[in-house]
Amino acid sequence: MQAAALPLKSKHHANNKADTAAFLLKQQCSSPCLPSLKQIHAQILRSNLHQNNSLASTLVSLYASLSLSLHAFLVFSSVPRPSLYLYNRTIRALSKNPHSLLVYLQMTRTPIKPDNFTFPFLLNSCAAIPSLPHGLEIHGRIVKTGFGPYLPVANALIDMYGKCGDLGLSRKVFDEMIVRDVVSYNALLGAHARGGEDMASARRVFDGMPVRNVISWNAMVVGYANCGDLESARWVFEEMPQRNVVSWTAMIVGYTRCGVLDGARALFETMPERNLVSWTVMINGYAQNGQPVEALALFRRMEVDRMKPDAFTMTGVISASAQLGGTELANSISSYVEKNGIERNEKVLTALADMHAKCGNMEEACRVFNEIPEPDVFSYSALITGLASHGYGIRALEIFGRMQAENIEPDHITFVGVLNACSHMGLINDGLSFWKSMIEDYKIEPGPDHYACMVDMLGRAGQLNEAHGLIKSMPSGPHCGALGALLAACRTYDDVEIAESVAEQLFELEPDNTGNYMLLASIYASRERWDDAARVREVMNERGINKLAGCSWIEN
DNA sequence: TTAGGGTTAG
Repeated sequence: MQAAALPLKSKHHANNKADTAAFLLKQQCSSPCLPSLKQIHAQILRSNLHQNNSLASTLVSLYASLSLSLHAFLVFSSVPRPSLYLYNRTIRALSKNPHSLLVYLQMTRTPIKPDNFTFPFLLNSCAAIPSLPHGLEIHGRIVKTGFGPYLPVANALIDMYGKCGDLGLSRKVFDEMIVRDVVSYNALLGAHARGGEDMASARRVFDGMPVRNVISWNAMVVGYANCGDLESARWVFEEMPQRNVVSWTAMIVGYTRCGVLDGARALFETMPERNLVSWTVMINGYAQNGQPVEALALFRRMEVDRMKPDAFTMTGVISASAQLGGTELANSISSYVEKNGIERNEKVLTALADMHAKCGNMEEACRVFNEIPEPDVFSYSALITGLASHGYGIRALEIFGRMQAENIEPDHITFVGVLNACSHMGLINDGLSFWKSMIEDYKIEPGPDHYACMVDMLGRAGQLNEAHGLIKSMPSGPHCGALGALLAACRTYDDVEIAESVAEQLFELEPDNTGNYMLLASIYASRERWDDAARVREVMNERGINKLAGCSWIEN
């Protein structure tokens, strides 16, 4: 921190400003810290040294190490004639996203030729997108330039093909290598294990390895966890000679994906060291499994452990807050994101829009949504479902139209919002035509939520028989949501016959839901069938359900 | 003259 405050005339007898800046930057390398880095950067700009290739290269690396790839790119852009070294550092800084390919493209328009350091990072970009065509293109350049035999280049090729889903080419590169090391084997193993579909092949690679390291074992844990075979994953985890924080975290991810939160938590509490990823997977595991209270409790505990959340962590935290609802919580999480400089990437913004929408703050939801440069199906769906469920049906359908104009394909969640909008506005014909389009144009199999929307829509319009018919046609059998909507409609339109049949099914599916009993009783009561109404209450008493228990959630 | 490649967890 002190280094940046030093004047550029430093005490180590630097003979010019460039040397001093280089010295200060080198001090930063051991533990980069943004505020002092920015100060040094500012001094470099003031001394007009920003065109210096060597200084720019170090700056690029430092910004990259703080995950600030945009800053890194801006430094690169200010150098008029970048050296090969600067190109390579910049390509590396951007290797987690597609932009490094653009930097490479720019380089090919200069006399500078790529070297063996250029390609591995470019291949990382292809893998990160992932884009097989780009990968093949880069592979072609590698062959032409003769860097194919370099171990890191070949290893990166194996990895790239694996991540782009072409196991055949991944294997081919591996087979054609004359010399292989443990990284080559791990890359091939990762290619087979990552998906988890073909653990038999992964196992063959693993068994055939001349040397294994902790990464090889971790890849097996990941593979078994990804195919839902927790037992084998745990077996490998127990068998491995050494474990690191990645091994523990991968095992936790396996448990959370299978919904075994207790197992995940037990590992989390016993692991020897925790890093940001471990905290994040545990928090997101709770959030994704509908346990928002646990997620937020853990998030608060992070602060005590002085662990700073990042964008990944916050998407889980925001989604937990969305599940809990409540404007106050939503606002406090929202300002936390702002105050702590959490990167407002697409996932964070989508989660924020969804949270505000679920809390009914549509103004804020729309404001955040407009911040998203290229909204995808998830961002659109969050906004559409939010608008629809808070009575802004017209707006919801408008946004749906915009989404279609943008050629973004709707998914099953989008249609829940669209159908819900139609249902709330009583737009039966539109609802029916969206339903048809969903099934025929988009090949989306309607799920329980879609049926519930349609039943609700038909029920509100008094088409109780059609609604009842729709429920009977559900391939997965009747569902509480749809049945509940129909029962409510029976109350409105006073249809005892359908109500009785629907209620009977509902009592079986959710025997503890007081609302259903009360609804049926009130339908009887409206017909002055007091005896039947009393009978329903008796059933409630027999089953030990009382009105208060069913209503207690209101107080929370 | 000097700097930098690849594999495992969100």
